[in-house]
Amino acid sequence: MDADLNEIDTHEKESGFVDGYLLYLLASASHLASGQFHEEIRGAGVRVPEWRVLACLRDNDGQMVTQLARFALMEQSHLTKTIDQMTERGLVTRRSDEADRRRVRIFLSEKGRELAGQLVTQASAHEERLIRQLGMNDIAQVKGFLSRMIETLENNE
Amino acid sequence: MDADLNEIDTHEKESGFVDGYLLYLLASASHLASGQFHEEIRGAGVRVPEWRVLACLRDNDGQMVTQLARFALMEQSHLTKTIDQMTERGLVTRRSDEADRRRVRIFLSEKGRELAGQLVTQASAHEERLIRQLGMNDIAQVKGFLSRMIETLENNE
DNA sequence: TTGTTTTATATGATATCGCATATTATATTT
DNA sequence: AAATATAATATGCGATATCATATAAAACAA
Repeated sequence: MDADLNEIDTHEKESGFVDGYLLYLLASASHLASGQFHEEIRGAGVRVPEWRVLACLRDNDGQMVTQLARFALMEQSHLTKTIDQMTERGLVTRRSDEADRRRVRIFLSEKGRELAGQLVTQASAHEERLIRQLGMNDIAQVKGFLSRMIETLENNE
Repeated sequence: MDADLNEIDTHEKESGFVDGYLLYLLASASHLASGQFHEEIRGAGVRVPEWRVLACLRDNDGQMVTQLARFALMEQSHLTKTIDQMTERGLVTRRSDEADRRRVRIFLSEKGRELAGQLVTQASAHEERLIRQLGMNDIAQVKGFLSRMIETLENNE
């Protein structure tokens, strides 16, 4: 077991719970990998929630707030505030839905669309580097697993 | 493409960027899956960062702050404050390292260890349910991928 | 030793986040 | 139609998270 207790401290690995725990592995992998890219976008003056909003809108413009919040992995009230800031910066615009005026739909401005495009390009490049760095060839398989997982969890709750 | 424009809105899927983007898949899967369990622990009056600290200490008691922060996926200054609260609640104790008195080592109290044990039991049960719900048999493979990914990212930066 | 640099943690100020609820609009019931 | 219920977004506030830096100890250099 405890190989070498003579060296003072730290880095045991042993039979921990967390390092075999699916949710921890997911959170940890996500945290570390995203961390890399998040530094990159901070460099472009964009915060994580903003990047998520931009990416989601680029895929699907004019989403309503609640829906967009789900996709961008944040709370509705927080998205509302993020949208306020992004509106001030001229990245998005609000437009209330004609058919149901409770709904507010969010659209990319020209400026926002350009920025989103740039960031997506950077993200793609980063993803490519990352996958190469990981030296993994079963990426498609993993992505498939994650997609199915997401789909299941979205529908079952 | 746009099957049926007669139905008012939403749920397009199409050729989005994000739903094939590794970092988004990871973040999303983590968010959704962890969300389930996080509700559970909130019910036990425990917050997410606290749960992480408890689990990490249970695996490896007496870690120093900086190290623990990395494992618990949070910032050092935030961990310091979390430790303050957990100390007040009698879940952990600080003890400064004899050999190097800059270092502060965090230990579970009896109460903390019990709580950690309970939560780990709950987490295991939840994980089992989750994996069954997902109907996945290649879990081991996915865990392997994630572990390798984490290891790579931890070492390469 | 003394001065300088590096490392580990804590602190204070600020921004973000999330909960509860207010507001406004639509649906439903009577 | 009026009353009630439900839905979508916004708002206020308290908690949390983060940044920059302070404090303190150790390592290193002179």
